[in-house]
Amino acid sequence: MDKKGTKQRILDEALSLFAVHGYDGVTVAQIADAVNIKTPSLYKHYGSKRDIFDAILTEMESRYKQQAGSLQMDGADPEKDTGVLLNSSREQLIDMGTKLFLYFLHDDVAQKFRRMLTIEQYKNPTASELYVEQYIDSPLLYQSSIFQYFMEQNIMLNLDAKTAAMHFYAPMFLMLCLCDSCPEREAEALSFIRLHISQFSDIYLVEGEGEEV
Amino acid sequence: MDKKGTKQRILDEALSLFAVHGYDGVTVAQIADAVNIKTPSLYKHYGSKRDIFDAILTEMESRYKQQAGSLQMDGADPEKDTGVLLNSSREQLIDMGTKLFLYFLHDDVAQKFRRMLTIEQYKNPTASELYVEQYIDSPLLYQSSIFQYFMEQNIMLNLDAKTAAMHFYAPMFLMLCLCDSCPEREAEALSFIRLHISQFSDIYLVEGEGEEV
DNA sequence: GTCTATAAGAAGATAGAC
DNA sequence: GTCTATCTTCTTATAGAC
Repeated sequence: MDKKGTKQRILDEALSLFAVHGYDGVTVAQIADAVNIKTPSLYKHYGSKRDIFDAILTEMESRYKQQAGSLQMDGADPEKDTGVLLNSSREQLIDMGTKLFLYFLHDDVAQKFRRMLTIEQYKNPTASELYVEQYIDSPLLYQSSIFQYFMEQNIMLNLDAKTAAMHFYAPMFLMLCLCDSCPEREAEALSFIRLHISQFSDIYLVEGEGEEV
Repeated sequence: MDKKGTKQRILDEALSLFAVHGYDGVTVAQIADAVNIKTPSLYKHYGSKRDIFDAILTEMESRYKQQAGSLQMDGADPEKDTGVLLNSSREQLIDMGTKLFLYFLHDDVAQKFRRMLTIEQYKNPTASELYVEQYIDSPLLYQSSIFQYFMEQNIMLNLDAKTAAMHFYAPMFLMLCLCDSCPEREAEALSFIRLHISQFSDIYLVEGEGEEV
């Protein structure tokens, strides 16, 4: 049951606490409590409270880079990702967007980390960098590459791809902020997301697009 | 120079500090320092640290409700506001959006308050309510009403108004989050906003719209 | 209303036994 | 690696002089 190792459990529980109360709002004793050890024991695993925070940043950053290539955006190889969508239509765009949104929303660790970065960004330059990269720049770059490709393939109207990416992603970001603040409004947010992607498709997709290529 | 009154200056300086470090990251002594008084003097004006925080919430909430009717969205009387835009065209939509964005971004107190709410929202129900209302629900409702009206007047394509509102507002919100985290990227954000509104107009505005009504 | 002095408790961190 | 005990400093808040 506790086979995860105390050192990792400290990071997990600390993240859970930081994600709500922020770094300054959490005491070392609270973290230790959550792990079911006493405060001094915790110092056998990490040299200081700040070390725990830094370890979370480091762990989450490498986790992000790992998964960037899979489900997620990294702006590295958009054409590979678009391949999956090549024989796609409006329905699949809706599916892609919804899945992206739900991943962002429901991955427990990802959500906690996003909340923590949200809280810490203004006082911590590293948190700010990670926040902007992971939740703004990368998604826009990724979507932009996909849409650029769609436009070249005449699947989408030939407009500015980065702006289209913003039109596609920004509403998801907004609804994500809503859900992070009001989890009870998730159903409502999801329904807006579906409406959004549907209307986005109506607007941006070339009529009669099909299975070309 | 200090004719603002110590009581108000305490609120101002406290907000400046809370907006970066959060409630738990600021000490009463830091607030007192910023006001150039000693800690015990501060307690002659407010009974506790929490009282200062609550006073900020109360003050900003009433300030918000005041100005809601003027430049800003409140969802109360959209038709009155749209009146200003009635003889408007694409250029004026760009102007309206840019001004809205710049107001949000450059009002010093508004920005600090937004940052503070961003930090405090996950642990403080009141902060969460204010955050969601002021930066998500109200803007969407307001824009939605305007666009509903535009659609009825055949100025805009007859699509879902609330989704259109999301397409219009969400990119502003996203760029606002970017600027709050990275103020040095403001010029970039503003240029995206202009591109966004321009492309939004291309998409949503009925061609040859004019001065009807 | 502002100050000096100080109380009372919390918080980060260490010592050393087991 | 975990514990009890403890140290030191920080933090909120109060007492009381001016």
